Amino acid sequence: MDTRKRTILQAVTEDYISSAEPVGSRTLAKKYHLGISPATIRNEMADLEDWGFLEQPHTSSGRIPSDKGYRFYVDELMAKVPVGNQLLERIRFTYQSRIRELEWFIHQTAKLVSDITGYPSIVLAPSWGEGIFSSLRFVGVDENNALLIIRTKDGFTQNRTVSVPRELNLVQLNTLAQDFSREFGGISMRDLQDSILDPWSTSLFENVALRQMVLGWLLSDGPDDERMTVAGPLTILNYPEFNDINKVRRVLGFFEQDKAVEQMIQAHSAEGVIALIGSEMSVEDIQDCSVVTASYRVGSKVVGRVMVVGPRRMQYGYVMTVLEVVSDELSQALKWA
Amino acid sequence: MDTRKRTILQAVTEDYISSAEPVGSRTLAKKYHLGISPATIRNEMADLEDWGFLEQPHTSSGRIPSDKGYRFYVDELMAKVPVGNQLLERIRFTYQSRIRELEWFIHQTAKLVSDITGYPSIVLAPSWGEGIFSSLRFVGVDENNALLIIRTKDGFTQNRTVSVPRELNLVQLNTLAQDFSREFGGISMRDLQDSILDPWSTSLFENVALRQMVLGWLLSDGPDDERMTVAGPLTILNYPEFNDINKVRRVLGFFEQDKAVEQMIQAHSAEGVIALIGSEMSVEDIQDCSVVTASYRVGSKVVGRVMVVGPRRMQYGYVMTVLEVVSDELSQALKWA
DNA sequence: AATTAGCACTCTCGAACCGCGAGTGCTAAT
DNA sequence: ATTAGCACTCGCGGTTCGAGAGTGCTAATT
Repeated sequence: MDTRKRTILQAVTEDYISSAEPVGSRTLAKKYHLGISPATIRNEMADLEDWGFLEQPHTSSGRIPSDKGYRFYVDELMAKVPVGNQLLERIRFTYQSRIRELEWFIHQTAKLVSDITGYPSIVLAPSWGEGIFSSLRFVGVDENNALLIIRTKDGFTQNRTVSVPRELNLVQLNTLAQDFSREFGGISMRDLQDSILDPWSTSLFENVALRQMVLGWLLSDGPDDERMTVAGPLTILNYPEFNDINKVRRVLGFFEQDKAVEQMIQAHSAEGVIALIGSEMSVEDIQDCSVVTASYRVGSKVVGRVMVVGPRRMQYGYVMTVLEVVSDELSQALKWA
Repeated sequence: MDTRKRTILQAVTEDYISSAEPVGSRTLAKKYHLGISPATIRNEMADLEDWGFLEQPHTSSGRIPSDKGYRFYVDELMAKVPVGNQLLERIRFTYQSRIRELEWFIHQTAKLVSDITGYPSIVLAPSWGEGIFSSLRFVGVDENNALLIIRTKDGFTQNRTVSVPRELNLVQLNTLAQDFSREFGGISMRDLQDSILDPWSTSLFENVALRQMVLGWLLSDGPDDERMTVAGPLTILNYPEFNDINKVRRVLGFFEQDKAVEQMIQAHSAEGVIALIGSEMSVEDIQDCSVVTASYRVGSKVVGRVMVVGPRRMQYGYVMTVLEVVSDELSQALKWA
């Protein structure tokens, strides 16, 4: 692929990204003063189409990039747009908060990203199930209820209000909790259920009813509920390719299916910022979309991802640098854990 | 309005509700064997139109009910559909949970209602700001963070993780919390800020920095955040009147604007189950919709509402009885508070 | 040999047109 | 008071048509 073809492919891609209209040879020659005539451009474009980088929506319309074209653009042609100072300020400011709750960070990040990119954004929180159980603790709230505080090795906590039978007093409960923490500390939350149920594992629960109760408390609500936040889903409606009600249904439906999102993201879990273009994704509901995702860390461990979903003609350069910065800042902010 | 007109209005309304197509005189005579000819029906319908109960989308199409027509239908004609035993079982079962968290109930209720009605549903939780402050308490989590437990008179709690400067130890903090609870107990959460800031109110906070910090903890996150849950927003796409992308945008946009929803609901806050039809609502974004809402209680006090949003041709009878049952059961389940 | 001008051709899109069918309102008969 | 009959209206789907944008090919030009 020679320089001229690269230039043309780049021009077509960028023009289509900003206009959403198929690009013709004349427009290209005029707008991007390439120093060659429309006829030459036509020939080059015909080649690019033969090679699979461009497509024609129908005979004798302009060209648009194929998925392969976008891929080449992202990998080789695209100029990364640096994040401006003002924006950088804003991002940093967002994380200057007194609140130290994971959920808060997740929500804020999703909102922030959707807001500054103009696309829907999803943030995946660390999987609770993969966390390593560390300790357990009860705090009395009133005669019937107690607050159960579960803690993982990473320093994350979950609080749950549970109703406690009157015949159990708090001191007993917390003694139990200490034994429990000693016994099961180091096991992942996901495996906790099996360990508790295994009759050989421990004599802690001679009282079967009690075992049931604790198990109920620990697993209630499903461990991976609330793992995901979507912000700005409706921004997708601003893009003309989603004027079709059925496409809208598919994409917005995807946002509601936590499992689908998780599955999609697990299939592409490389560290850092990556772009996924249309058919490169396995999930059918979003084949009209592209996705840019970035991993973030707690300590040195990758625990979650920030992602942006947009039309295939996404502003890749801008979105990718934004996500790079945001995921870095988020990782910084989560160092406390 | 004589019996025959009532019968006709009812038939038109019910036919339109189930078919979404304007109803003509011939169809009406055939389907509902009223014992009168299409011509007579036409005359009656012309009257009903003159009086404002029916409308014609365009000259010489069938009739559809106007807002006034729906109103009359709901108030006078509609047969309330009793909730079947199976459904009742399901509703009751939903609330048989060990989990005692308000938020959980709110979410479950929204999901449940949307699921059994097939329309989007919104649940408004009790306003935190209107709750009466009762007590405050700190529980240490690690060296840098503490869990702040705020409690209202109604028995609701909010937990927040806050970062505590190392120089404050927990014992000090909890002494402070006790003084604080004694001093400000009985004041609504909304007024708490002013009371703390009023320099005459108390000598508790001679340390200005500390006052700032506590204030920040108490008010962080905005007290009325997370007050609202939407379930099944996309079910609205199943109704043909929302084939238009702009209508979809307006309605789904409404769901995202917590303030708009709250404002709308505060304008119609009567106790019990009520229906609001199209133009009866002040909010412009949902004038293509109808809303059925029901209040629920904690103790004897109305604290929140369950609502269903659908097309104007909603299944009023069914939805209203469902909401009646659900809001009752929810109130029952919240008796613990 | 590469580039370009010229030209015939293709295809979409919007506007105009048309006939069908569903439904009405009015009049006259029952 | 009701109904049969009939002329009339209007939306909808299909067709036609011309304009416009863009192409591919060929022949001329550099």
